[in-house]
Amino acid sequence: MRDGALQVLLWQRAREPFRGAWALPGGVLSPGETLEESIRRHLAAKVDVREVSHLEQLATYGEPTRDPRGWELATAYLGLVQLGLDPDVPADTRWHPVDELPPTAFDHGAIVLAGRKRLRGKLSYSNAGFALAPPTFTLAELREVYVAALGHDVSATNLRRVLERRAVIEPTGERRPSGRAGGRPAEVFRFRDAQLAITDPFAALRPRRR
Amino acid sequence: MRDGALQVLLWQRAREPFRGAWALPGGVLSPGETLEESIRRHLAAKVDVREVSHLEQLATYGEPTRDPRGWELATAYLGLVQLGLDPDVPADTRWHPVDELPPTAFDHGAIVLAGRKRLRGKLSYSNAGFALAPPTFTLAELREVYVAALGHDVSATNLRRVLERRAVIEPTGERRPSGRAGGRPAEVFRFRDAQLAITDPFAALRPRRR
DNA sequence: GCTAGTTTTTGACTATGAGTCGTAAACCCG
DNA sequence: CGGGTTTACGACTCATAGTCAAAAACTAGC
Repeated sequence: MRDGALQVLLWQRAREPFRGAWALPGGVLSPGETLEESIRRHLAAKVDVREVSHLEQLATYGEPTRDPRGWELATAYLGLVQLGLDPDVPADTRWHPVDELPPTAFDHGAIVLAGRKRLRGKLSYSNAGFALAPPTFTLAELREVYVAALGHDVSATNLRRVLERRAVIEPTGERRPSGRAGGRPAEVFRFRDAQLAITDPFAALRPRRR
Repeated sequence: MRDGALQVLLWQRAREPFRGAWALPGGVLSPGETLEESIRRHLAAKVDVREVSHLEQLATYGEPTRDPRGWELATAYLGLVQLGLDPDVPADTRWHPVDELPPTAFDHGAIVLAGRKRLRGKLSYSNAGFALAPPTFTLAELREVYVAALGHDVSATNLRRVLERRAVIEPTGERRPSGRAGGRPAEVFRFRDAQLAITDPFAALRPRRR
């Protein structure tokens, strides 16, 4: 989350193929390594991995033509960084709004869109917001996160009621004066869990009484 | 769907490692092959692939210890076969209820459970039922499919209203005398789409009016 | 042909979650 | 101390889902 938009960290290729195009961080698997270990290792070269609050496997891409140099498989992961963190990144990397991607290398454009889709789904039926929002936040701030990630307007009233009813967020008891000009100070909230948890949003045909 | 239970096709290993244990159909990727092409090719050795009504990627497993012979990655797919089809299968393969798995080879037990989980989710927020139910069916039949796949009771009244409201199923106009003893003949339904479609079940914070 | 039994369909009712809107509360600033 | 601003809260409405019971439509037996 940067400048009110969902952004993705890409680095610009200096060599062919796709010289000048932007690619996702990643690299080849080392022998004996878990997929997740490998992702974290390659990510560590670009950004402080401790700042990645959530990491989950997205999909494996195996089109024989996806790399012009030859046949290569890639397993993509979705990693999330909380709003407010500003990790140091190397000179050849930049954050790009997911909705305005520059020319991308390989099939990385499609992968980014798949990540956005996954994120949008999870925001609706899980507490995935914890991985995007700062540790504590006001409802107005959380609303901005949801607006940027979901791509449509979100009512703060509704957001509060829904997330509080599902026991996803809770008030900390603190208050924080509103940012710009005056106004009633906002309540400060936090997410209850710092781990992904499905909220079982709708019972979906499950009988209510036993 | 067999005998009122969700079942999975496994074959019994004749050689070490895991001799005698049951494994998912599959095999190694051939050069130049798409992942899905490869899955279909290996599947074709066990079952008529045309009878697989839906196929989707599940996840990639890369634990270095998952195969005692050495380091090997596996990308698992979830494939569904409609109720009523009874494909010929080789002598060393058998259908097993997903809830009572025999000893499994490698991490295939975990993969099967992941597939069941994925299926249960999709049944709730998509028209995935088309891939399990026969082309036309009565509500009582569809209910049995959902009961077996979801693992809990489902009200036929509710199922009809929910799926009709979401425009997932529609009546064909036909009627079919009920199976066993008398009773009012049941209406015959079909799924509207034969392709997976998300039904966007709950608006999830999306404003209603524009 | 009538009646009892079965199965499916239908509608009324209720519960719950979600969206809208207006108003009250709590602050800043001049 | 009043105007402007932001947040919080409550009342209302709407949509979807679950429960229940009664009606409908058939078979089978007498």
